[in-house]
Amino acid sequence: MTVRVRFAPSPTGYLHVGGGRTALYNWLFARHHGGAFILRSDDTDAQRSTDEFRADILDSLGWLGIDWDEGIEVGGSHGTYRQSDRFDRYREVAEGFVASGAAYYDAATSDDLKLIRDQATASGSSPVYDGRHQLSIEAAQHRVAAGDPPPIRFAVLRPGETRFEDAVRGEVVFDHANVDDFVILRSDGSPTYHLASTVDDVDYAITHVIRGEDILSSTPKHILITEAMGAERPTYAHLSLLNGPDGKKLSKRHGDTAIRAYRDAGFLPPAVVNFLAILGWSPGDDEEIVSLQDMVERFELGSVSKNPAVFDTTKLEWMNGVYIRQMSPEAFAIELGRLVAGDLGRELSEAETQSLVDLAPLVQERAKLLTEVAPQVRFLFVDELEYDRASWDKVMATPEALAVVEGARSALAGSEWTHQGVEAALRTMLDEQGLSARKGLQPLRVALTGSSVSPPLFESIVAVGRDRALERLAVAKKRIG
RNA sequence: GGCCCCGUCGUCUAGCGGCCUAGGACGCUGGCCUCUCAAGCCAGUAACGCCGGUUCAAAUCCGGUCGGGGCUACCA
Repeated sequence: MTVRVRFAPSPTGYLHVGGGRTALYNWLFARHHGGAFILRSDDTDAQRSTDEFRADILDSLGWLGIDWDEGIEVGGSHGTYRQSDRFDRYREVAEGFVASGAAYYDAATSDDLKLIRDQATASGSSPVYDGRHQLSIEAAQHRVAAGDPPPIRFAVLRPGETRFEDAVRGEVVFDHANVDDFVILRSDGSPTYHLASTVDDVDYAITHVIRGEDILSSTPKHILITEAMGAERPTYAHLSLLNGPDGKKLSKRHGDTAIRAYRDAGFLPPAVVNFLAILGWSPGDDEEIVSLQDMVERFELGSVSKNPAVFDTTKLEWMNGVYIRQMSPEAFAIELGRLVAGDLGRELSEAETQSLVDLAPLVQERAKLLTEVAPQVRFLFVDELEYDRASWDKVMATPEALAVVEGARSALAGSEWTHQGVEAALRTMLDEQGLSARKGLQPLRVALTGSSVSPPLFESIVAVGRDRALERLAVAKKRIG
């Protein structure tokens, strides 16, 4: 039997990191087994589903590099893969259940339900609706004719129990005394999640349902529906949820949870993928930087951890730096050029591009985020330098600042304009003044780049060019004096 | 309240009864390198929630307890 898994987000929000991880694990599982990964849109909630979210989910998956073999956009042999297009099918199944006695039309009002809940709470038992207000077919037809159609509920057999072997959690048992007769078709004729999702899993021949732990308690309902359809149940695997640093369920409160926020913040897709993969799954050895190919080879549901993970981006930032350093110098230079152009709001000239390419490797080995990189080389492309206030105050107030800036002007005026030439000229000047490089170079760094933190100085000076370098030293001297 | 899941360093995890004086990674601290910041290298810091039981032996098995999370909708 070939493996078929699906990721079935509902477009009621941006694709968040938890959803991204679920998608990734499904994808990894499918690729590992040479099976099919299917992308479905669980959009039965017409009120909250939007096109913006539909687009974001597609964009974010694409950005992560997760592709799918069947599903929305790419098609396949199961229709549109959008639940909103399959309401007739769900109704057909629900009505079939009524005919076979597996489900019934129900007349319970919200007051009836509330009473049952209150009584259950008071007596310390489970708040379970048991079908005491179910309608006969005739009575239901009357209500339909009267324009007040009743919902259809699934009749859970009690006493009874549903047990299954969860691929990550092991055996899980639910006593039917705690599973109530749930609505499968709403009074407006639309299916609930339980029905639509399960019917799709059966119709699309899904073999493994890998999803968040938040649906673990709904699983008996899904198994019951599956069996009522006369189908074989899939293997279920419930992934633990992601928590915020305070241990509570991850939410907006904890900062960015949308995948797109990480793209915007300057993270690389492979870094995010690697981080998400490691968050709750262990590749088996002590190495945490894992290539996609290795992930596919080693991924198993058995090595997915059961306990919830805190989504802490500290390690992600480190990992992103690793991936940035892993880029080829050429690829990084191109990316840097793009970022700088965006930062400046204009295209770069050929000469500018060349100086950027020269400096790019030095920026690359320092970067953690793509977004921090353009500001670091901005000094190369502006006519007038903006000085970082704290840097200036700290460095230019020192006694050696003025002397060094002046000394550098004459030293650089006659030096050979290469890294070695500039370095030799400045070191000689420093020697003459009896200053260490450590102290003597900082004023020059601020004078030439505007900040006490910059790419290595000699290379930066060369990239700035002699005329501008001398001009900046003159400006700095004036400012000091 | 009821049901279900989970509980190893601050964080992510390895560990499947003896190899555990509990390993790795990130972070943090210190050092080396050094023109700043990074990177790199080296060292250090720090955990089996608690109580019982089983066993010659328990982080590993069992029970309880405490703690956290999820579900408890005609949301998904």
